Amino acid sequence: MSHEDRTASARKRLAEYMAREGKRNTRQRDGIVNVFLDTGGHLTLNELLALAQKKDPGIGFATVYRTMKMLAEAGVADERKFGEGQTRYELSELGDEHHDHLICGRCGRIYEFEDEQIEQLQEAVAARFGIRVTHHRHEIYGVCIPECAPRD
Amino acid sequence: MSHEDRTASARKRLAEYMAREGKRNTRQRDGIVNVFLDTGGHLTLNELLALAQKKDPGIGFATVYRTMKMLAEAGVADERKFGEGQTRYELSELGDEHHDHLICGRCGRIYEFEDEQIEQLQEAVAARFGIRVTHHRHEIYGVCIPECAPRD
DNA sequence: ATCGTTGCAAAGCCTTTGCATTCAC
DNA sequence: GTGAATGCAAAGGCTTTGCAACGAT
Repeated sequence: MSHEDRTASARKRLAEYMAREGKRNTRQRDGIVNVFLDTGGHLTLNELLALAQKKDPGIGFATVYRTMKMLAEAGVADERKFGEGQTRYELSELGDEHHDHLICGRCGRIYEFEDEQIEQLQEAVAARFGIRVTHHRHEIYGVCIPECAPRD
Repeated sequence: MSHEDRTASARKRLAEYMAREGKRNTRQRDGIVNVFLDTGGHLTLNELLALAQKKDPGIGFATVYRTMKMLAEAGVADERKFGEGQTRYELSELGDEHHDHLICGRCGRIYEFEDEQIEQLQEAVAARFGIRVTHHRHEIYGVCIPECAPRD
């Protein structure tokens, strides 16, 4: 599924949610949603704020905060914590899509991966413990060899 | 490796570290270390504080904080963040040991698992992306079937 | 006109640190 | 006695919220 398809789908879902909940369209929300959908991934609130302010300097932190909470509530954004203490937001997974992350500790780049075999093995592990899986988090930390560790 | 072996090994490593670094033995440290080694796992600073204060009411939060930082520095404790905003401490993995976690969202129990196949698949994923792995985090969230979801 | 939204500033939480006092060696 | 350790309270980060002013419908 292309990025355009995903954002179109996200916009649709968001519009439905907002209509259903009586949420209003505002200049600030539009700006924040556009920034989020354009970049689409792994940004912190402050990063989103900085980008949104480039186009609309009047936007405040609390609005970004509340807008992203609304997107999460609408099922359009997912909150992720990678263990640096800040929450990052990424485009929500749709339907049965799912991915996990590879993170370069040197440059901070975040890559996404999917691995069906790992997913299945996880289920098997949980079954051994008698646990019904709701969700999981799998992050692989390392160093980008070509960019960040060319001569290590 | 039994829990007794692991704590004995941890005490030895800690003693060496403290001797090397000129750290002093105090009543408070002893109490905190004992609490940590006895329970051995996944406690927050406030939980450790509460347990330590049962035996020694004079202990303060900052001492627990600094003691656990020292244990981490000594390689005896690992800091883990499970995404609820608090840091938890567990007995450090020794040598090539490694485990990940299953977490019950209902009762909060934390189980440990090891799966060599998953480890290998992770390496393969990272190799596809050209990343040299330093460490990873793999948490499976769910519900304990026997205890927490007997009739769901 | 109504009620949701915004922006600021204040409050919460958890973590970290400065400092005077206390204690291990 | 000297320098490390303690405990308190204050300061830092990030997140969350109260509230008066504003704006969408």
